[in-house]
Amino acid sequence: METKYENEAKVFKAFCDPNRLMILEKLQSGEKCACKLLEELEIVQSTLSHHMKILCEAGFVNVRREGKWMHYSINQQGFETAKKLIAEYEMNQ
Amino acid sequence: METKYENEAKVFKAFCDPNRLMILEKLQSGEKCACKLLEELEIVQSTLSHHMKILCEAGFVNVRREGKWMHYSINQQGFETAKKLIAEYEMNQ
DNA sequence: CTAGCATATCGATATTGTTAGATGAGAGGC
DNA sequence: GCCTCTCATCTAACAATATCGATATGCTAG
Repeated sequence: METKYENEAKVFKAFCDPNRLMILEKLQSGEKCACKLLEELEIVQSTLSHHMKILCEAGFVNVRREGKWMHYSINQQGFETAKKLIAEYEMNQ
Repeated sequence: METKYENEAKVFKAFCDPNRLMILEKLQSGEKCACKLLEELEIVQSTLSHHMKILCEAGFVNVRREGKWMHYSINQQGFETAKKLIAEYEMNQ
């Protein structure tokens, strides 16, 4: 069984890698294909796939398949959840 | 030289450990001594010291020395900064 | 100054995370 | 069907982090 703290830590782990922060920034301007992200970042395809999985599972990114292509976009709800979580750890005063 | 992304990732790393989340929760009710935190958590003293250093350096916790004792408390400014950072990675629309 | 307690740092080890190459699965074109 | 393109998964190497015991440092009381 996983504790509340372990689950919440997972949410923040998504923000703990420079490559993932770069990916989120690239998605700010709107939905992007994986191949487009690959062009813009200096990582190989398997590495991108790994990071996208983490971002999606943490709820910060949405995926949409279109034929062979995967399109990624920001999931605003995930960001709201993260901000709420942080607020919960702030002082209760 | 560290990139913007590496520095920002460091802020979130403070939230990435279940023990650190527990510590933050214990501090919600107000300032606490290290010895009090040690009683409440199932970790040894050197481990606590390690986590407190990370929380302080990330700006989420304030320290106050009183004789031999260290007193820790939530630093609300750090939380504001983290929330702002998250908001910056949200979609610009 | 010395003894004793609270905390920090060090060193060793275990665990977890990142990365890239190799391989596999699914989709589309021929 | 067969080939090719896109993306996911597996594996192994390496890096970073967490943990604890041992030791050092810092403070206070006497």
